[in-house]
Amino acid sequence: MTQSHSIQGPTCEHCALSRNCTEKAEQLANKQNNPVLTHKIYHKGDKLYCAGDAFNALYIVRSGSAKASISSMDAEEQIVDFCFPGDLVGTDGFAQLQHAQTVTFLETSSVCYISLHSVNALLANSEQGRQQLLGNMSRSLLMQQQQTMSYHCMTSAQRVAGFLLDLSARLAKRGLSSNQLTLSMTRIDIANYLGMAIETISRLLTTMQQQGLIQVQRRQVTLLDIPQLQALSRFEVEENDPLFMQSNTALLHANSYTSQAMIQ
Amino acid sequence: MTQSHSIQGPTCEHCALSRNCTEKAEQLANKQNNPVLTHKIYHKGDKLYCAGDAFNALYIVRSGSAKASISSMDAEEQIVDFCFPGDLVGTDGFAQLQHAQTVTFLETSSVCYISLHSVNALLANSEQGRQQLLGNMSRSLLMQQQQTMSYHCMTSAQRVAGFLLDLSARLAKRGLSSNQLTLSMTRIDIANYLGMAIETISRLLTTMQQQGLIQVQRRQVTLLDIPQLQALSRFEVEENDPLFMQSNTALLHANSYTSQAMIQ
DNA sequence: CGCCGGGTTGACACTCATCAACTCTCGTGG
DNA sequence: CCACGAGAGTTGATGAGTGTCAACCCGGCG
Repeated sequence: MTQSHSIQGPTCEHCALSRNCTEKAEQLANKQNNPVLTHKIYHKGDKLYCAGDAFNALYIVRSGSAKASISSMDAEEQIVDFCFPGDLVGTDGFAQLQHAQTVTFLETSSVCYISLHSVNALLANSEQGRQQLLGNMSRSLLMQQQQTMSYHCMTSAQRVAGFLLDLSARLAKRGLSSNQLTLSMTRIDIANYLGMAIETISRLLTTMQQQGLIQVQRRQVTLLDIPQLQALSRFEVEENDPLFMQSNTALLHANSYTSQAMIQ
Repeated sequence: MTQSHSIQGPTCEHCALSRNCTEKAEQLANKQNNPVLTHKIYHKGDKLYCAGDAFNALYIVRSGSAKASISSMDAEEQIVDFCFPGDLVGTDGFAQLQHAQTVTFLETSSVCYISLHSVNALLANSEQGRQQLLGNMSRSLLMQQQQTMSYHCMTSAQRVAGFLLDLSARLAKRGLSSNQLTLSMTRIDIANYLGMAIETISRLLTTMQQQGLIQVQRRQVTLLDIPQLQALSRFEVEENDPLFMQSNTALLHANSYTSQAMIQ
C-alpha cells in the first residue's frame, strides 16, 4: 500500500498506465533495437517473482493488483505492499541482485517489464530517469517508515480507516471512483498487512458501518463519510465514539498521521 | 538501526570508514577538481539536516552516531533509524528533493559529505556506483520492511533482544567489540524506535539481566549469552521462561526473524 | 447437496501502556 | 563544597486494547 508509487504523469489510453512509463520504455526499445517493453498477463495466485529469484527486470503494473510479501525462513509471510496499476515493483532486487520479496497477483493482471539493461541505460543517460527511479525508491522507504510510525502511534481503528482512505486515494489517482472500493485482497491479507487479527478487522468494519462511515458488503466497500474517516484516521474524534470506547490518554499522544501523506 | 548500511569494504585507517567511500569520493574530487569530500564535526544534539531542508548532498558517518526521525505535522517524532560509522544517510531527500527526515547526532560525531553533483556523476559514469547506491537504498527498504514484520510477529522481549543483537552486529562489523555495547541513545530513543514504552524497555533489560543474558549499567550493556539472546529473538525459548511468563499460543505463530537477517 | 474457505460474532485472557512514586547521576550555582 | 534541580532510569499497580479461541454464518464450486 505504501511503497509502490506510480510514476508521475497522466494515464495513457492503452493501459491506464503512467504515460511516462510507456513513452520512456518504448523510447528505450527503439534506441536499443530490442524489445525491452513486454506485456504479460497473470492470473489470481500467480507469482510475478519469488524471494530468491534472479533479479533481471523492473515491472510496472498495468492492470489488476498484487501483494508484495517477505517471509522469514520458516515462518509466515508478511505483506509489505499492495500494488495497483501504475506502481513500479521489483526494486527490492537491487539489494542482493536477487529478489527478496515475493509478488503474488490478487486477480487477473497485466504488467509490463523493463529489463535491467534498460534501467541501467536510463540511469546512465537520463537525469530525469535517475530522478524518477531514486525518487520512487526514496518515497517507498519514507512510506514504509510512516507505516512504522502508524503502528506505534495509531489504534486499530485508525489504521483501518487510514487503510481504506489510502486505497481510495490510490484508486482515485488512477481515475477510478474514490468512494467505491472493490477490495481485491482477503481480510486475511488486510490483517496481515496491517498487523492485526482478522477478527479485529471484521469488528472494526462492522462498527464503522454502524457508525454510517462506510458500507460493507463482502469485498465491496463504500466510503460514505470520507471527512469523518479522515478525522478518525488522524484522530480528531469526539469522545464516546464507539470506535474509541473509553480510550483516553493513549490517544492524546497519537500522531495525526493522515492517509493523504502516505499516498504521494 | 535497520536502514543505513555501510558501503561494503574494509575500514580505512583514517576514519573507520568504508574504504570504498573514501576512495570513491576522493576519486570524484580529483576528477572534477572541486572539493566534493568534506568532513565536518557535529556535537550531541546538533542536526545534520531537518525535515524540509534542501537536499543537496548525501552523507557518510565517519564517527559517532545519530538518529534519523520523521514526524507528522503536529505530532511526536518517530525514530526510524540509528546511524553509525560507515552508514550512508540522506537518501530520504530523493523523494521530494528536500529532506523528509531529521537527523540528530547522539554524541560528538563527524561526517563526510558527497554533493548531489558527485552523486549524479557517479550514477552516470559508474556501473558500480549505481549498484552501490541502488543496493543501499533497496537494502534500507527491506530492512524497514523486516522491522515492520517484527512489530507484527514479535513480543517486546524479542524486539529488545533483537535490538541489542543488531547493535552488537553492527558494531562488530566496524571492528568494535561485539558484546560490549555503549548505548549512545537514551531509553526514550530506544522506546520510540522500538515502538514501546520506556518502562517496558527498562523492565525487560532488568529481567534479562536477572536471567544472566546481559549485564546492564546505565548506558553500558554487556551481552553475556549471545546464543541465548539469539534464541530469544528468534523465539526458540523453553516454556516457563520469565521473559515469556505464560505466553503460549501467540508464540507458536511468531516469526523466527533473526537480528542477523536485519544487519546485512 | 455438501463441503470448504472466507467472513462474522462473542467470550476471555494476556501483553503492554499508563500512571504514579521513587532513585540515581550529573551539572549548576550559591 | 554542598544543595538543589532536572533529566534519566527503575519499579509497582492497574486497566485498556486487541489477540486468541470457539462457534457460527454465508456463498460458491465440484
